[in-house]
Order: sequence, then C-alpha cells, then structure tokens
Amino acid sequence: MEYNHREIEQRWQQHWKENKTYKTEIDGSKPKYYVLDMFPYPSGAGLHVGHPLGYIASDIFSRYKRLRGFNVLHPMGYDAYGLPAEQYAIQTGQHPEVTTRENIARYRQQLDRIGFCYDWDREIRTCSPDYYKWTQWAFIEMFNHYYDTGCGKAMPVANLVKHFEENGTEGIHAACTKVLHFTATEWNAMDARQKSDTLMNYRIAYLGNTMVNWCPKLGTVLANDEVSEGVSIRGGYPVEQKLMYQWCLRVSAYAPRLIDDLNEVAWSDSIKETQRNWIGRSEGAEMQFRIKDSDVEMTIFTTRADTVFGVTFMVLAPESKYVDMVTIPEQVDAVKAYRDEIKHKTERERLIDKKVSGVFTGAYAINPLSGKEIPVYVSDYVLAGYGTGAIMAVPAHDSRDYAFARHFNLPVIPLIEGADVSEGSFDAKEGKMINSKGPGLDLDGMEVKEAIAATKRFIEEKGIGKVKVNYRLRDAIFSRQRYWGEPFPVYYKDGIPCMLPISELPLQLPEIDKYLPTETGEPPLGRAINWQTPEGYPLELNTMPGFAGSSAYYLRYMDPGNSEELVSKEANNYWRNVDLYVGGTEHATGHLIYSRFWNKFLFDLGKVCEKEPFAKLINQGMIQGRSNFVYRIKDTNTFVSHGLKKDYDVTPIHVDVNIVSNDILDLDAFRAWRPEYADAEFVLEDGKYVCGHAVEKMSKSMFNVVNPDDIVERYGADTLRLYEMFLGPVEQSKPWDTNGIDGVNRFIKKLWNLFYKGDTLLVNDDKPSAEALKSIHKLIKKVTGDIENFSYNTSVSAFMICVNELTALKCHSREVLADLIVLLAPFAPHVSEELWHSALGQNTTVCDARWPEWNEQYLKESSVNYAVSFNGKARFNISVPADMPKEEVEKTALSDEAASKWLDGKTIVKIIVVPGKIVNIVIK
RNA sequence: GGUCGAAUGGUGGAAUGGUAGACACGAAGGACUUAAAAUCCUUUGGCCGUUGAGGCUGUGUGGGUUCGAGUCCCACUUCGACUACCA
Repeated sequence: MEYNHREIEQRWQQHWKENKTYKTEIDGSKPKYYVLDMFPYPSGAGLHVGHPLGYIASDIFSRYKRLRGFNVLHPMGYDAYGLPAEQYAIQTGQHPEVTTRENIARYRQQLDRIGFCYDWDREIRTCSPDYYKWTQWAFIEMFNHYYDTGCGKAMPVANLVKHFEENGTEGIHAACTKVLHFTATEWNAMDARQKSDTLMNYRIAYLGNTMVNWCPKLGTVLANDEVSEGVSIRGGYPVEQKLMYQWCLRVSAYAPRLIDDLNEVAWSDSIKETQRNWIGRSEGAEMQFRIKDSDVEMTIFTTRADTVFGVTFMVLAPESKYVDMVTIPEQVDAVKAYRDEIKHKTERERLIDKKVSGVFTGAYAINPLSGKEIPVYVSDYVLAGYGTGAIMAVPAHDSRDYAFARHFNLPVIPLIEGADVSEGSFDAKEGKMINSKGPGLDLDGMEVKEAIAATKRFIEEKGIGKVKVNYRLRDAIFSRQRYWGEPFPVYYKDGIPCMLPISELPLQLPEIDKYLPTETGEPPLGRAINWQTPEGYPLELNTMPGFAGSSAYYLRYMDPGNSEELVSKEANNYWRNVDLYVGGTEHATGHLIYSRFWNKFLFDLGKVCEKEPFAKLINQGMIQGRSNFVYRIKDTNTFVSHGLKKDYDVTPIHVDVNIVSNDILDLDAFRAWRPEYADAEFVLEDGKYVCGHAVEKMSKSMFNVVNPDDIVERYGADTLRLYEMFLGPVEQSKPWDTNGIDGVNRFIKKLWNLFYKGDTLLVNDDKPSAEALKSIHKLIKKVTGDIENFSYNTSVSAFMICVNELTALKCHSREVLADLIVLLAPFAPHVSEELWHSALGQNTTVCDARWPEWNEQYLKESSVNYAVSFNGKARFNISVPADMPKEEVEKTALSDEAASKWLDGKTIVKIIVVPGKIVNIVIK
C-alpha cells in the first residue's frame, strides 16, 4: 500500500462527518475545555494559506485536549454582517444575503478539506434571525440598565426612576453623559419626553448627541477603532467629525473594570498593554479657572498639577461649550471664522496640517493658585472629546503648548531646575521644582512627583479642584446608516424611543429595492415598505455595527439552538468561558474590548457566570505573501534571470507564484500565463530562470496568493497542517514560502514506510529495544511540553527525528508505533487515523485513544558526556556512567590526559559540576 | 512622538545561564537508472590547515554581571507591530 493522501483524506473526512465524530454534548463526568477561533468574515476572495494558521493551531490543541480526556467544545461560525457584501450589493443589486451565503459555502468547503474537528452542529451566523434575536435582546437590556458607580455594576433603570421620584438626583451614583441635578419635585413635573431625554443621560444603551466619525464616502458613522489616521479602515476613505444624534453604548462606564480585570487573563503582555493604552487611564486633577470680571468657571483636566505656576494661557477646543460663554464681543467674528474653518476640515486634514492655528477669545482667566491673569485661546489641538475640552497651557513642559506659545509669542516660564526651554519644552516628569511659589503653596525644591501630590492635596483642601481619574476610552457609537446589519428593536412613539417587547424578537431585516440611502438622505431602511409596528409607529432606520454580532457569539456556541435564552444556565455553568482563544492582534482595540464589555454587562445581569470571556489568548502571526519577480529587458519581450539582471536595463514584473517553484520559473507555464508572454524569450543562468522575490502583503494584485486547496490537492491536508506549524512559531508573523514543504511531505512518507513496505505490513509485536523506547518517550515528553506551550514548530522537528531514529533502528513494534500515532493525531489526523486502523488494527477512532505518558526510566542515559572546561573555555569531553557521583566526575575529569596540559603548575580555584552537561575547572 | 517586540549560516528557524546553529529547505558530491523523477548516502557558519590530525573565529554594535552569556543588566544601531495632538 502506498501513501495516497487524496484517497485517505477524503475517506476519513467522510467517516467523521457520517459518524459525527466531533459532536460535543454537555458531559458532567468530564472536565470541559473550550477552544475558540475568531470566526471569519466570509469575503468573496475565499481563504488563502494565511487564514488557517490559527485554525490549525487551535485544532491541534483541541484534539490534544480531547486525547487527554477533556470534553472539548470547538465550534466555528461566520461573522456575516459587514460592509464588503453591502458594497457589492450596491454595485450589482445582488442581495447581500445571497453573496454572503455563497461565500460561506465556499469557506466551508475550504475548511472541510483541512480536516478540522469542529462541531458543525453548533455553527452560527451573525446574520441569521435566530442569532441576532439575542443581539437585539442584549441591546434592549442595555437600554433598560444604567451603570451604578456605587456598587460598580449595571442596575435596572427602573431603580433609578424610583430614586428620582423619591429623592431626585440626590445620592445618585451613576455613570452619565453629564452630571445633572434635579429634585424629586422637578422630576415628577417632567413630561414623558423630558423624562425620556433625562434617562438617556444614564442608560447603558442611549441616544445621544455626540461627535462622531462621519465617513461621507461610506455614508455612515464609524467607531473609533474603525478609523485610523483619519481614514476609514475599510476602504481608506476620509472621515470627518460631525455632531449626530446616535445610539451609543456606555462602554466608558466599564473602563475601570476593563483595566483591572486584565490582570486576571492569560494574554500576552503586548496585547494587554495595547488595551491599557486604548482605555487610557490617567490620574490627574480637575481644576476650576474663573474668568475675570465674570462668574464663568471653566473646569480643566491635567495630569501635571505641579505645573500650575507655569500656566501662561489657556486653550479651549473649538467645539467646547465654554467658547461662547467667554468670547468677548469684539472677538466673536474672529472666533466664529476660526470655528467654521475647523469644521470644514476633515479629521485627516487636521492631522496632516501640523501648522499651529488658533484664535484669541479676548477673555482672561485667573490662575487659582498664583492669581495671575492669563489669556484664553481657542485651538484645534485641544480635543473636545477628552477631559473637559479645556486645558491650562504650560509651554515650558508640554511640547504642544510650547509650539502654540512660540507661534503666538506667549511667555514660557520654566518650572524645573536646569530645564532649557529656549529650543523646546522639557516634558519629562523629573527634576526639582522652581518658580513655583504662591499664596499658601510652595513647591520649590520638591521633586516633580512630590509636587504633583502636594498640589492635588492643596486644591482639594481649598475646593479649587479635585483629584480625578480620566479614561481615554469613549462610548461606542452604535448606529450605522447601512442596510446589512442587525435592525434595532426600537420604535418611536411620538418621537420617544421605545423598545419592542422581547416576545416580538427577532425584528427581521426588511427587504428593500436598492441598498442606498433614500432621496431625502435617510438610511437604506427608509426604503422599506411598512417599516413600522402594527400600531403604526415608525421603526428605527439605523442598523447595528459589525461588532454587535461578534460581541457575544462565544456564548451562543454553548447553546446554539436555544430559542428561550441566549444561553441556558446549565450550558453556561458547564462551559463557563473560553479557555483558549486564538486570533489576530488586529482585534485588540475593537472586538476584544467590546466582547469584554458585553460579557461584563451580562455578568452584572447574572446571565453569565464568568466575568472575563477569554481566559487565555494566543495571537497568531500574520502570514505575509512572498512575491516573485521576472525581469523584462526594457522595450523587449525578453526576460533575464535574477542573477544576470544587473547587466541589463530591466523592469521587475510580478509573476504568479503558482508557476514558480523554489524561485525557478516554469517557462512553459509562463508563456501560457498571459497572451502577451506567449513568445517570450529568456536569458537563463545555468539553464534555469531564477526569479527575484520580496515579502509583501498577500493579495491578488501581487500574484502571491496561495490557495490552501492547491496545497491540499498536491500534498494533502496533513502536509499542509504540519507545514504551517513547521514554518515557525505560531505567534510570529512570517512570509508564506512553499519552498520547504517537500521536507514535511517526505516525513509523512517516511512515517508510512515504518508501517508498510509496498504491500507488506511491517508492524510486529516484538518487544521494543531500549533505544526505540528512549526515542519514543523522548518524543512524548517533547510533544506534550510543546503543545502546552504552543511551540508546534519544534514538535514537528521532534517527529522527524523520532521517525528517522525508528527507521534506523528498524523498529516496527506495535507498542511504539501506537504511541507515535496518537502523538501525531492532533497534527496529522487523516494519516494517523488511517494507520491506526489499517496498520495497527484498532477499531476505535484515534480520537478515542489515550494520550501516552512518558516514563523517565526509558529516558535515562547509560552514560553522560561532560564537556570539561577551564575558566569557562570548553576543552575536551569525558564520558562517564550516568549515575556516577559528582566527586567521581571531578576526579575523572582531572585525571584525564588533556587535563594535565591545562593544570601544569596552576592552582585549582574551584570545580563546578553542572548536572548533566559540564565540568568547569577554574584555575589560576 | 509613545508603547511593545525582534536582530543567530544562502533561507525558515533550534538552543531550563552550560560543547551555538537542532530540524528542515537550498546547494555541492556520490549511489541506483539508458535517462529523468523518486529514493538513499556524504558534505555544508566563516577562516587557516590537513595524512581522516588540528587550530582560530563566530549569535546587530559597545560595555557590564558570571567560573561560564545567543540567553541576564546598561547604552547604542537597525527593523517590525500597535498607537498617536489624550493635556
């Protein structure tokens, strides 16, 4: 029997499917383990070889845990709502559901060929009504809850209403958009509209007038994590700031818990750090600055309270509410002109244009500590969305303030001893304070850190300000002016937003004729006929963003068919949370924050039992493309090989990597590739055409996309799986390079040859030799350790070594080979399954086998080689029995002939015997 | 600008502070073959040397800790990832 990957893989994939080998049920007799991949967005391009990297790694881990006796939940699904399908729909009129369904079918086909152990009965799609019912449900719950900062969790809005009725805002501890004060009488006097508006200030899902990232080209708003460097992540279109009335989620209320609980998850330090930066906790102080000859008080936020004596001016964000309050009549026109100018610039333009700009309001503020009068400016370098939208400017110790001060010729007062501020500001938080003396407070001579603390104490005592922790994390904007997303379960009764009853969910996405905004500029749902409740109240026209459906999907896999709840108590208490989550780092600030927020909210409601959704996270590296080039001599149809190109004037041209093998171009395939190359001529080196190469993003336009289907067809899924792991550490980014794949394929053939020679079965029941046992037990130890640590590349090497050793030993012992197959099963399930049955005669699937344990006894060396070194320099080797005591080893080392050469006339200072490897003799 | 990470042969990459370069690719030579493919064997960091000896050097650069450093510490250089007017 020869190794025939096509036949074997097809047969076993069929078998697993028919027997539902990987179906998972709750089983209280076994410990659970939940392994999850970040589910893919099914794009039209299909999978390339980079996508399965993480899936293969998690599949290996799942199979390993299963062999270790765990009940493993390993599901897969599709993040099916998204912009590309909708953009495609706009261009072609094709319903996004149709394209999405087709893409999913293609993905499924590709995934199936790689032999994953998913329980497909648990598949979910975010666009399916059975699923998004629970996305809508969670939204309603968020609407009906507020965040109580007193007890640190979400509480029903009904409680809040009761409190308002009895005590007004007195004694309320609630996360809110702005701090309100009213009495019970005032509350009770409000009409329904006013009450609704007031409650929006507290709800976790709320309608608010917020500055949003508006992308005119996409016709929708975007969340902060969907925008980078002033352009949309999808499409790269410019984004501008716009004030809009939108649904938002009060994610910011959870900022402290999102930071604190990072200590409880086993994620890489870098991704935790990224989240910490994104949430952006900063400890500082809020301080009041009064405007001269006015009763206006402006609140600013600063982390450098110590620098308050160096404040020489103040700056307001153009959108700040203070601007209108302080601007003097003479400056109104100038300020208005400046604000208009800023308004018409996109975020991108504001970022690119680093030029300092701003305008004087004409007002002066009083420094609360020094009593000095300082001018108040407006400038776009101050952001409305962070802190209070107003700052005290300390040009000596902040580079942005410095640039502004130089531009407007404002004074710069250094506050730290030795700081040279003639060329630039001194931003470091170190040194001794100077020039910092005022009524009641003297900071001179203090270290910066002391000074910050002293100032904070002082302003709290005097009531000038208070200590405050600020977070950069902002509320998530939850409305999208798009068609292909979850409809909001919201209708408007006399303009007041109301939630549909849970019993009427899901609110299904309606059919529309065109996937574009209406002529009056309403979102696409405005085209839907009868988009209203049975009573005739209009339904919400926005849809939810992409992250809505992906925020709680891991919970749904636990109980995918449940029509009563998102997940039953029983299923949740058994599966709890994800033990191992595998996916890319690109979700660090989006999905991974939203999911954690969503989970914490459901945790507060008692719907889920774990406060963190993903206990351990592994970030697989990105697979880049490896492009190949041919070099055309200018104005000819002649191509010169890479090594000879310097002698010619050439143009590099991308060539399809699929007609290049080990950088050698297949000439006939190249001529057939494109009509214009049909009669191409070549200048060869050593009879071959060598292509150049470069590492680039894997994309169609660079002709460097490698489809896993092609690899599976040629080498088999087992080879693909092993090779992707062999390529390097899972967490590292690396280019895809097919050059080494033959080695892995050769390994499988060698493995096969341990079992069969032609049609002869070689497996016997002989007692394995000590060497063979040592080889296999070494492997058991190595692979077990590697899998736990996610170092699969060295495991693959270990398999190769073991198979080579067993081949050399002519070991065909059933006992040894059975262990080998079980170890290999997670990596190469098809060939393992085949050999398990046909050669080893087992009648259970290899998934039901037990993971072998290594026995130290077999690993014992009969003799140990020591490197003997003098003063750390290795000089010669000695071989001694493994159990020789330390003193004997020293004696043997010193009695060696070579030692005399080194010891001649020298004194031994000390002898170090390191167990296992080295005898170090220090001489003088 | 900030944060995190990386730097080892022609290439991908191994090395709990203990003989650097495992394993694989590629390359060179050889066996089998009419030939090719496949398979197998040998060599393969660099330099010097050679009878099959042996020696020197070597993990981005410069210091340090240590009997001993690719590994730990400090500084620098280069590259990558993420983030960015966050006061």
